Amino acid sequence: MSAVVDDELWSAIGDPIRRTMIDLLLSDGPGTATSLSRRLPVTRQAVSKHLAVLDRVGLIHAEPAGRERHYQVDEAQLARAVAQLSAVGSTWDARLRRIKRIAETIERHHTSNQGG
Amino acid sequence: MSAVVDDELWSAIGDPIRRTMIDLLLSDGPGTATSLSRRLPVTRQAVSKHLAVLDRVGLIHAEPAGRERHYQVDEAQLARAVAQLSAVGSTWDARLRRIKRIAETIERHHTSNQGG
DNA sequence: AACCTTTCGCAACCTTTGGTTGCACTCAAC
DNA sequence: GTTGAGTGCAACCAAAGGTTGCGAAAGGTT
Repeated sequence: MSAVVDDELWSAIGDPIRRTMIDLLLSDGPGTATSLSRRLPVTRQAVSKHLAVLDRVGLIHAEPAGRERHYQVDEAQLARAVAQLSAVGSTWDARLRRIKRIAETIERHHTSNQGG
Repeated sequence: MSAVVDDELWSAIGDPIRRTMIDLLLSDGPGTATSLSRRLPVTRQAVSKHLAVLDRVGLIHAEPAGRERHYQVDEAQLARAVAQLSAVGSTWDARLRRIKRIAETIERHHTSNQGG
C-alpha cells in the first residue's frame, strides 16, 4: 500500500548535507570533494564519503581529470528521485484530502443528528 | 541557495520506517506502537522510538486511551512536509530543465561550428 | 480480590552511519 | 626534483536505529 519508492535513492537524498551537495552541483556545475567541502560545514573526507554514497545510488558520477575527480549530477537518475518525491507527496496529499472529506462528512452527520 | 527546508521535518520523513509508519497511520487510521509494530519489520521498541521522533517534530500526536497510546497524523504538519517535498522536487526539476536547455544550446553550437 | 494478559516505558547493549584527524600517495607546476 | 594541491585509506568518536530484558500500569477473567 505504501508508495513504491527506492529506499536507497530516498535515503541518499534524505541527508541534508547530500541534498545541499546535489544543490551545489546543480547550481555551480561539476565539482570535486575539495571544492564542495569549501562550501559545506564539514570536512573534505566527510564530503568524500557522501559523494561515494551518491555515486553508489547513481545520482552522480565521477570523471577523473588529472589529479582531480570531477563529480556531476546524473540527470536521469535525479529526475527519477524527483519523481519519487512527488509520488510520495501526492500519495500523502491524496490521503489527507480523503481524510478531510470523511471528517467533513462526519461533521455533517453530527450537525443533522444533533441539530447544531 | 539551497531550498529552504526544515531539516528536522525532512530527516523525520527521510527514514523509510517512519515514512511507512505515516503511510499506515494515514491508511488505517490511528494506531499504537504495538499495532504498528505488527505491520513493520522492526520491534515495538524501535517503533516507539520512531513515534517519539515523529511526535517531536509534530508530524503526529498521541492521545492516551486507557493503557494504550493512540497516535495519529497531524494533518497540517504533514501538509507542510508535503509542501517541502514538492518544493525541493520542483527546484531540482527546474535546474535540470535549465541544464538541459544549456546542453542543447551547446549542442547546437557544435552542430553549426563543425557542420555535423 | 487475585490473577493473568496486554501495553507501555526505561535501561543496557550492539551496529551502522556521519564526522573527525592523521598519513601516505599522485599529479601538476615550478 | 622539490613543492603544493587534491585524493584515498585507516583509526577513532559520537549519534542514530535496532535489539533484548525488565518492571510498572491498565484491563479482563475467574
